[in-house]
Amino acid sequence: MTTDLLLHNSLTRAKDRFAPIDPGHVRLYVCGPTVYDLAHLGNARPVVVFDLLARLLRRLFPRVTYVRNITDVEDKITARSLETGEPIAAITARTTADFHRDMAALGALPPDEEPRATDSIAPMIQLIERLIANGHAYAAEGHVLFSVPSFPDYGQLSGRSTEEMLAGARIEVAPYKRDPGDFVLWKPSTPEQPGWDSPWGRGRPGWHIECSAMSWRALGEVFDIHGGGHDLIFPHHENELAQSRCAFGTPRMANIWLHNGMLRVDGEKMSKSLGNFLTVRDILARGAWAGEAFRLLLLRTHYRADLDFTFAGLEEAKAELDDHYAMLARAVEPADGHETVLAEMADWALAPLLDDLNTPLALARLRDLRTIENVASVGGSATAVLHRIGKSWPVVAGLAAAAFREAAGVLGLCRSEPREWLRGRPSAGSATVDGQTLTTTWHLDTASPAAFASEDAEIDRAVDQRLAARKARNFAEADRIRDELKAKGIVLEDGPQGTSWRRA
RNA sequence: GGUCCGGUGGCCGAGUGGUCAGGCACAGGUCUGCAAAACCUGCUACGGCGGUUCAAUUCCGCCCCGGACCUCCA
Repeated sequence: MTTDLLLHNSLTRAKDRFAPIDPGHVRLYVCGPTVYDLAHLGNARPVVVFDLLARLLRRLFPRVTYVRNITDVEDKITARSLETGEPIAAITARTTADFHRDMAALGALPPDEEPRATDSIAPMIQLIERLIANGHAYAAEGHVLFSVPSFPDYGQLSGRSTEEMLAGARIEVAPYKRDPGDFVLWKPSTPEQPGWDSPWGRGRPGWHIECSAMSWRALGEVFDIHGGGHDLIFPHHENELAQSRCAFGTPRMANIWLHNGMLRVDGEKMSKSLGNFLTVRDILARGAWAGEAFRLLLLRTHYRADLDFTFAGLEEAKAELDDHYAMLARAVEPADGHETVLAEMADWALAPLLDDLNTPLALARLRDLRTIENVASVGGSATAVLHRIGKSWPVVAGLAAAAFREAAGVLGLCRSEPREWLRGRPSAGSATVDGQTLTTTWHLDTASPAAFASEDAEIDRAVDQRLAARKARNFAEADRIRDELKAKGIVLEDGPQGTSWRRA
């Protein structure tokens, strides 16, 4: 597969060819969550999008380091603690664990490193000291501020001039700021607020400095890709970039800046006041299938476009997965001798990802592979699809399915055992990354395996009885059994190899 | 108000200066004891008005509509 990857760079506002600084080692940083509450749907989008990017990069390059931070010091966390009485450390530990569970349920592999802000105070202080020494920051009344006028490129990423920003600013300018645009690197803490000793007294970091410090420690002064939600471009990423470049005197902080689009719910921005605020848990509660279905739903829209979440869309994604898994459940291992065309098929399906992660087109190609496999294993004609896509691939049982499996793996989809999925039990998936096997689980709660086993046995018995009735041409009885199962949500499919069943 | 991004068939959603996206839904058909599944066929869209061009959904301008950001926000 070619490594010619194009990515839309927010910095240049164009699709740039991705050229790693070190072709042997790609370095990626993504802004992670502030851990004070359960992850909402919007939090999940960058996690899934950049999980896909990391998987793709791992396919293209020998080594990838993917860093995603945990913000565990922030005034929202403090406020929550004061409100509920739960200690800050307990809130952040619990919320971090919840976040990990939820993201695993979406099939997102853990990042290679997950630094925490509270473990990175020392490098933050180092950075701030460098900025002061460089003349890019100054201390005032217990605060340390970044001097925006000291950095001529300020505003480059978000595409706005300092005057524009101030014209629209809705906030009062603090008296200790030399310039209204200056932002806080360090601020003093009251006794009830979390704080650390520093050259400027007991205090805590500003919002942006943590990412400059953590990306520096994990990836170096300049790295390849920096990602996050579109809403982070200003001020967060603009300020991060300013801090890092001024601290190190580099022309770039990251070469490529990627930003995912926002998520709406039923056409409106998610907000607690509108009552349309949905957590990932709310989605996962719909069923064992919901985690993977939500992942697919996210990938069905290009990452840079805004996405309007609906439960109807989630159901549609579930139906698509059912069809994929049904195909995989039928598939046999392909005969030897088709390795070249198998690789060609998988690369063809994945090729759209190289064009700025065009997941909708890649998913359409996956469906075409599915059609080819269905023709090979069930019957019908693949002439139309092969003609449309301009290929003359052999229609051999198991071949397109194997290519599908490989390509879907890069998208992080269809990792469950197909028969288990169809019977309502998505199984744990695993992936090998840098020689390490990482496990992802699609579902939050595992129903008792024993209960499933006994119910399955009961269904199998009913299916056998119906088969016997059919053999005796007692179709009334056969149909009665089928209807009875259907009422329980069990769908039967008669095939040449016998009857299979699935949970609808 | 400033900056930016979008408006594609009933719905979702890619893409392109000139024969095709794709999916869902819907309607026919093949297969099947009947179903289901699978496959085939149909459904021929690009917000409005101008402009450039032999040719525009695709490029340019204006307008309308929606959304994001403007120091809490993925």
